[in-house]
This record gives sequence, C-alpha cells and structure tokens, in this order.
Amino acid sequence: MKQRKVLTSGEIAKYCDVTLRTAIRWIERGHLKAYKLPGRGNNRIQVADFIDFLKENKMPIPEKFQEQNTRILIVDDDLSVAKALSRIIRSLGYEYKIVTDGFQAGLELAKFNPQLITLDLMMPKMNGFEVLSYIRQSGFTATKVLVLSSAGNEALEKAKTLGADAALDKPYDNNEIKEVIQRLLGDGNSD
Amino acid sequence: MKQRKVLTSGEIAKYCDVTLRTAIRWIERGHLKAYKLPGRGNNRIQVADFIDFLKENKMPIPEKFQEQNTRILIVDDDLSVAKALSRIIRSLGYEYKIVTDGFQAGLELAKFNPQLITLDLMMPKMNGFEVLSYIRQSGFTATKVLVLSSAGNEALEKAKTLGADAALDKPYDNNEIKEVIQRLLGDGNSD
DNA sequence: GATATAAATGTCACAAGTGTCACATTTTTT
DNA sequence: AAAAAATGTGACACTTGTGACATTTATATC
Repeated sequence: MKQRKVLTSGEIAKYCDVTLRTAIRWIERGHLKAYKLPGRGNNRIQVADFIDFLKENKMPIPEKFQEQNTRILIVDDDLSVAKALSRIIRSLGYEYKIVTDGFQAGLELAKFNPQLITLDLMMPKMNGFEVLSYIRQSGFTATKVLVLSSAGNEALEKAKTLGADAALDKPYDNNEIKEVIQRLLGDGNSD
Repeated sequence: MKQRKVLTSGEIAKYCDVTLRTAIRWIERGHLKAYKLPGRGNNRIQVADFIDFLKENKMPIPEKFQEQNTRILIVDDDLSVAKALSRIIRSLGYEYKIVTDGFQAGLELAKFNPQLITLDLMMPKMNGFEVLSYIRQSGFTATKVLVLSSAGNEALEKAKTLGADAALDKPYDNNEIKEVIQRLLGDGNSD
C-alpha cells in the first residue's frame, strides 16, 4: 500500500465527512494548515498537520492515521524480571521492547516511542528517579510511566510526585499489573 | 548517502507527492527552473532551484535538503570537563549539547541527532565501551564518534575496534582536538 | 421557550489543474 | 552491448478552487 505523506483537500473532506468546499474554508481560515501547489493553488495537507487539526478539534482520527500498535518499553537491568514482564505484556497483545541500561532506555524512548514505560527504580548503574525526571523534562508528557520497585511505599510515592503515572510494589500480582497497564493505556486514548 | 546536486523530474514528483506529469508541467510553465538534456530533452533540476521553488510556494522542504547546523553531542559525567570541551566546540561554530549520563546520551543521540559524539570512556555509572557498541548496533552508522579517555592506549585501541572514528588521550591538546573534530565532520560531507 | 441574528456548511456550475494510461525514447545499470 | 528502469508526451478522465446563493447550526436576546 502506498502510504502518502500528503493529503488533498478532497481527501480531507472525505475523512471528515464534509464537503470539499468546507474543507477548503477550514484551510482559508487557518484552522487547518496547508500549502498550495504552484499550478492553480491546489491545496496539500501534511498528515501530521491533519492529525494536529483533528486533535485540536477533538475530532475522531481515521484508522488509517492511527498510530501503529501500542508499544511498551520495559526498563529493567534484570533480564529475567524483564522477560517475565514481557510475557504478561505479550499476552495482552501489545508490542514491547526490553532494555537493560540507561543508554538503551533513552535511545529507545526516542526511537521506539512507546506509549508506556515500565521502570525499575532500583538499578545499580542507573537511577530510576533521575530517569523519571528526565523523561518528564524531555517533553515526553504523553508517555505513561509505570514504576515497579521493591523499595517500599515511600519510594513509590516519591516516584509519583516525580511524574510516574502509577507505581507498583515488587513482587507484583499478575492480574493487578495487567489492570494497571490497561488502565494507563486506556486513559491515553480518551483525551 | 549519495547527495546529488541535480534532480530529475521524477524525483521532484516524489518529493512533492505529485505525478511525474505534473512535475513536468510545472517546468513547462516556468514555475520550476530546469534545463534539458540533449537527448530527448529529459529535465534536470538543480537542488538550489528546487529549494527556491519550494520556498517560493511555501511548500515543505524535505529533510534531505534542510540545511541544518552541525550538531555535536558531548557525553561526559564530569560537567567541568564537558564545559571546557563545549567552549572549544563553540569556538568552531558548531551547535552542541552536553549530557552527563547514559540515559540522556541515548535520548539525545536519537532526538538531537548529532553528526558527532564525543564520548568519555571512564564514567562511573556508564560503560563507554558499551555505549559505543550500542551506537553502532542501533544503526547510527553516519554518526562520528570521538572517544576521549585517560585510560591508556590499549583502551583507545579497543574503542577504535568497537567503532570509534577517533580516540584521543586525556588531557588533550586544544589544537589537536579541533583538528580531529573538523576532520571527522569534513569526512561526513564529502561523499 | 421562542425568535432574531450571525456564522458555518451544503449545493451548483464552470474553468483550470492534476491523475492515468499507453507507448516511444532516453538513461542507467548489469 | 544488452537489459532494466526512468522519462516525455498526448489524449482523456477526474479532481479541485471559486463565486453565488440556499440551508443549517449556533448564540444571543427577549
């Protein structure tokens, strides 16, 4: 399938179930960003701009433009713990990636662009709290963070104040973590 | 990547997400400057003319043709060392960013997308060798890596085998490092 | 709750730009 | 030198931009 990066005013009209005339008016009035072809000035809209427009107006986003699978990044220096968690995540049908150190975590946060990160607080070579703050400082505000730790309630509370969306004690209950993951990802959709 | 100076009408069509036929019509009508090959008159467009055309019509400019500052990422857990290095880099006119741990390094490698990374091998919470391998494994093949370390020649050699483009002893000579940086960045341009 | 007013959207027709197709020819690659 | 890929061209179908006007929707006012 040919995935184009640019849409015409007519396509916008169809996606929004509106007349061509109306789509053009949106562009004229600056609601929808577009540029004109040199010929007669036919409009072209970049997909990213279209999605911004849809979000701005809380309009439904057509499936074609829905972001891909839900992706979860598992950050844990203990590979066996990470793999156990990955089995749960796979059973929920989400895509995932495991990283075991800070560098990979940062790299994959940007490259893999997950909707959710599970973060172990107690790692020898990486400070979970710092990672948490960086994530929030770096503009990944939409990325949900689920903190997992055996460091006690105080640490979990601190994590929440630093921006964690949820925090669970280790060892965790499988059903409980499933619930939390689905809740966090669900919240992301309904905004 | 091969950076050509001249484009064909078909390439214009792809970049603008338009039919070949349309791109040719733009040329015919004088919107887009081009010249013809002697054969049957196949069109060739100079990149500069294409960019003028895009700007003229306020069309988005493909990333490939964006002029971006040269960016350097400084990875060193010792902020004072990093700042000293940043002064040198600034004097050379490059843009830079300083990170002091692995997580930030990974994040900025992907987000800042630097042409060059200066990497300290000896960091308490981060293994420079591992970072080096990850960079190469992660497909950042075009990113030059300059290793800085006081760990001795053996470590520097090891770094080179792991993919470092250059390695310098600490403390380094200011003029020497300037030379190396410019050499590494120069190589990248001349395809 | 009903009415008045303004703003947005739909409809229609026409002119002009763009897409599609087939084919000959040129460029590029092997 | 031969094969593969890309290009230019013409004819024709389809889409788009525009203006004018009818209709619907939202907001304010009584």
